[in-house]
Amino acid sequence: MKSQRQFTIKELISAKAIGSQDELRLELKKKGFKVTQATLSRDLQELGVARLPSDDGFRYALQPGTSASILRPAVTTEIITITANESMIVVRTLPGCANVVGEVVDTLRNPDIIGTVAGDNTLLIIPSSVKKTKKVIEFLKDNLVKGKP
Amino acid sequence: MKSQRQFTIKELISAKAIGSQDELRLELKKKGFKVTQATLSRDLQELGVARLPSDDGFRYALQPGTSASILRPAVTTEIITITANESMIVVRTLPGCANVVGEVVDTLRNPDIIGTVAGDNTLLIIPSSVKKTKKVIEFLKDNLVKGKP
DNA sequence: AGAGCTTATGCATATTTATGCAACTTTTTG
DNA sequence: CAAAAAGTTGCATAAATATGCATAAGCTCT
Repeated sequence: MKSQRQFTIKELISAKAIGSQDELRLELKKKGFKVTQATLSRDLQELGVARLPSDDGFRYALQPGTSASILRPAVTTEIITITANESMIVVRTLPGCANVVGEVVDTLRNPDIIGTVAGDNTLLIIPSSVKKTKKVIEFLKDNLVKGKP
Repeated sequence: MKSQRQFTIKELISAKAIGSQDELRLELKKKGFKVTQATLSRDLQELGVARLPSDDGFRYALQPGTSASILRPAVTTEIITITANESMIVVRTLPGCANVVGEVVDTLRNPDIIGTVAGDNTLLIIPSSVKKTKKVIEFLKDNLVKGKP
C-alpha cells in the first residue's frame, strides 16, 4: 500500500542518513516494500522531502515549513514515527506539530492512555500499564496513520 | 570571484524561483558571471542550498535547518546537569534553553534515542530502552558537553 | 621573477533523478 | 455488473546533477 510505504519512507529518512533514492529503495526492500526508483521519486515529491547537501554527499530530509500542503490535510502527514520503550510511547512529528497531534490523541479518549505530553516535535503518550503499550500503539496507528473511519 | 558569485547565488535563489542549475547559470550570466553547471553544482553544495519539491517542479532554497550545527558548540555552556531515573534522562539547562538543546540532540540522530520533549529549562530524553540509558548518557556527554566535531 | 603549493574551473562523463507512456489495479458511476 | 474514470506502478529514457581529471589561476616564499 502506498500510504504505508510513504510512512515508512518518513521513518527511514528521519532515522538514518539516506543519500540517494536507490539507497532508500534498498532500505525499503528490507522492510518488505519492493518498488522501483521511479516510484520513490514520485513519493518523495508528494511527501515534500528535500534533498540537502551534507558533509558526505547528500541526504533527504522532511521539510518543515515551506510546503503548507503537507501540513494541511490530516494528522497522518504530521507523524514521522511511533516508537516505544518499556515505559512509554513516543510519537515524532514534524516540527511544531506535537501539540496538535497530542490534542487529537486526547480527544480519542482511549482508556488505555492516561496522558500525553507534547514538546515541539515529540509527543509522549503514557499508557495505563506497560502491558498496554503494544495495544495502544496499534490503536494509534489505526486511528492516526491509516486515516479515520 | 567565487565568493561574489556565491553571494549572488544566494540573492538569486531567495528572490526568484530557480528550478535547475542551468536556469541558475543563465541568471548568473545576465549578471556577468559566466560559469558552467559543474561549478554551480559545487557552489550549491558549499552553500548548503537545498532542493525542495514544489507544485511546479523544484526549487532551490537556502537551508533553514543548518542552525543546529552552528548552535552545537554553544550548547555546552547551556547544560547544567544530565541525570536519569529508571525510564528517562533529564537534562537541566539554563532558563529557556531546553528547546535549543533538544534540537541539537534531535539532529544527532542517535537511534538509541526515540524522542525528546523540551520544557523551559528541562529536557526529557527518551531512550529506546531503559537498558540503553547509560549508553545514551555517555553519548550525550561526549557529544554535548565535551563538544566533539 | 620563478618554483612549489593550493584553489578554482571546465570538460567529459558517470551517476542520479524525473517523466512519458502503457499496463494494471482500484474506485466510481450508470 | 459492466463500463468508465481515476490512481498506481514499472519500464525505458530523458533530464538534471555530481565528479574525476587536467588545466589554469592565484598565492607564498625565497
